[in-house]
Amino acid sequence: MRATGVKERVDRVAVELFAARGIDGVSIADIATDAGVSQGALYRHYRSKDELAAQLFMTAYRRTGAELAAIAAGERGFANRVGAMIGHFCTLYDRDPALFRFMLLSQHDLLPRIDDSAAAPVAVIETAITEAIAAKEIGAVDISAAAAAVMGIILQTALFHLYGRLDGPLTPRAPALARAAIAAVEALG
Amino acid sequence: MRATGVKERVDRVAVELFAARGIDGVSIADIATDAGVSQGALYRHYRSKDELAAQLFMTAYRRTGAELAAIAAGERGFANRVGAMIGHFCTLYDRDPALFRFMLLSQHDLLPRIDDSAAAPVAVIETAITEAIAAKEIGAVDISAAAAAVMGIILQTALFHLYGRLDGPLTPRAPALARAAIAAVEALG
Amino acid sequence: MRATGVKERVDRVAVELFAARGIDGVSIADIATDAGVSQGALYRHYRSKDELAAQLFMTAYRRTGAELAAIAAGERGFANRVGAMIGHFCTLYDRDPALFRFMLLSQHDLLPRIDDSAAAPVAVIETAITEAIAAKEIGAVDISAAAAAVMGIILQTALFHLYGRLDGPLTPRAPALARAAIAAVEALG
Amino acid sequence: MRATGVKERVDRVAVELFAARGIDGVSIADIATDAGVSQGALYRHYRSKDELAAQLFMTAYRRTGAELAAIAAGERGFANRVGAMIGHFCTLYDRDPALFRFMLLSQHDLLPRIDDSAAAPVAVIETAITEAIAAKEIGAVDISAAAAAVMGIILQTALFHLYGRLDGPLTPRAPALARAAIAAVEALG
DNA sequence: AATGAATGAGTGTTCATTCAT
DNA sequence: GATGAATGAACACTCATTCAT
Repeated sequence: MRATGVKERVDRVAVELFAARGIDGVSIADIATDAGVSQGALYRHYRSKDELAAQLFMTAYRRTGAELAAIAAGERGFANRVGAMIGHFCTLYDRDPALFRFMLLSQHDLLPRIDDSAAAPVAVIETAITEAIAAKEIGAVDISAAAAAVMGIILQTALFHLYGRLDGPLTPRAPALARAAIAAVEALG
Repeated sequence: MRATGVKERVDRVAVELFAARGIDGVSIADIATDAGVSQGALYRHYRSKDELAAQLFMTAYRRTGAELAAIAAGERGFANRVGAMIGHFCTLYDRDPALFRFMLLSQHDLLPRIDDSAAAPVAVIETAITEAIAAKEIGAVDISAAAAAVMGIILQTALFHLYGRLDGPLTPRAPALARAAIAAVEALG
Repeated sequence: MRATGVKERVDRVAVELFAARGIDGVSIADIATDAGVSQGALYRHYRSKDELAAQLFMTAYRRTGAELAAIAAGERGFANRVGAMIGHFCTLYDRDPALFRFMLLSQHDLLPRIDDSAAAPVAVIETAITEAIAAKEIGAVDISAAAAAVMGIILQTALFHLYGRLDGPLTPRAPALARAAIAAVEALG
Repeated sequence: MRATGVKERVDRVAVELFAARGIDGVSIADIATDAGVSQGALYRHYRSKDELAAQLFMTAYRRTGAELAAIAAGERGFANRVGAMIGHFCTLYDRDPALFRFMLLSQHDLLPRIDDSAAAPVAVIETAITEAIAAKEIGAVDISAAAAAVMGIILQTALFHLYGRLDGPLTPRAPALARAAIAAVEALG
């Protein structure tokens, strides 16, 4: 059988399988079978399984970073920015939980390879915090510690949802999460 | 080679290697070599590599849960309990970052196997929140969402430390983290 | 990409790559890329990689045999014939060392397939020896053994040149090689 | 089935298969099957197929060089030395034609890796020629060219035997080959 | 006629597990 | 009881060949 749109199908299937079983838990044969293509066809688009995983991760990671940066740039005031960013995280999760889970699972393996740290989501959050301090919207805090709190609140919430501890879409929770994140940052000072 | 304390050496080495390279990145040969035992000897203590990893994880997971439960039981008031629990997390991290990292990395693979969810750290935190609501120390909140915020703040902070975004021991940060966690929970309501 | 002289380019590139890395060390993709044609286009001229290699080898092998036969026919006397043939070998080597190397490397794989042994260079040499014996120019010798000596002297010299043990063009060495070959044949008797 | 003497069987089978079909023409599966061991067992003795081939080649190559050196050292006079060395080559061929063929086939791939050129058979022959010139037993000749002639005569003879152009053991031919080699060297001057 | 994406059998290699010693 | 060689089922990857466009 001759197949078409190989890359799209492979990308989708790979994210889904990687999210479900981890990168090491998925073989090239698994991906090829689920995508309905031969194993060899996969290597026309990616030089190795490693590159496939890294590519998928980096693309999503950088896109998320860029989207967050655009969102932050479009808002005035710390509260609005955090609210918008957390809202975006919730949207991303609701739209594609598999991709979100893939990124959460794989960050430990794949993040160390990314040098371009300016494009990282965490950098956008740190920038927002830095500017809020400069504008005296919040007191002085350890920037990274504050970013950890913000990210921890949203990511662990997503994780709880993945594990079935929380139900329903995340987006309706965004306002509460944003309030919690802001309160946490202020309390850290 | 002396066979004394084989299990202890294997356990220690396995945690360290699993933390550094992930479970799939470590072979039985690696563990046996580093522990100074034969591969065969390893199977005297664990039926499989899987069981080794699961055993290590579950032991640490349940011990942590039990310790948190004891600590929570020894404190009165929500703030004191959260402070004590977060202090304990920081102590665990500072005492054995490899074990902490192993648990963070492996939870996605190994947590689903644990049925005994009563012994989980998260259950202790949920109980503390439930009791705080019952005692009207805090307003009504989604218990799991609040627990997610508390765990997210401490775990993501630990992760930032592992990635080099934060320096120094975590214990001195415990009070600030506790304030942040409590503020986050209150803001969630 | 211009499709003019596809076969010529493919043939040239294939000889060069086969000589440098061996037949198994060269992929169809390598040849197609270096020749500036698509992989599919290659199959318009050769049914398989095997046939490509065999065709290249046989063509050169038979042409060499024919040239040697013509040269031998144009000379009178054993010494003159051997001298002319060895001179021709040296010319072939100097003109196209890659082709020579390809033939030396591939003979073990490809010679067994050639049935038409009358056209072989070795047959021409054997004929020259046979006729020299008949004309009583040299004493009786084992024809094949004598041909082995003659070919061994020229081919091993070429090999030494390929390996960098000998420098400069081979042609100036032809007279000495011819003397050596004749002396060897006579001494064999 | 648990097997024993794995390395010996693997070595023997590998030489035989490599000689018959070339290194690239033989798979690890072929070797393992013929040796009656699992593929994995092979990797306990050799880190890779490459290392297996290189090891087999280098061992035989160096041993041959050492034997030739010992033989040359035990003889006085160029003629005696060449005679003894060529006799040894014939013995090696008769004793183990597969090993001889393996070495002839693989030299192009594997020789370039050997740095220790002092131990090479060719070096021993060159030394013998150098000393013969110094002792004025023969006239001045290009050492390498002379060595090429000597090796060409014996190796091409062996090759002709492998291809069925010559019959019977090689050892009885040794004296004639030695005379031819010496005559060739002298004629080169 | 030419392209190059897709195929699928085959490759070398790894590794958790077993078991004779 | 302890060892480590042997197993065998994976695995990621390559490549000659085919064929829809």
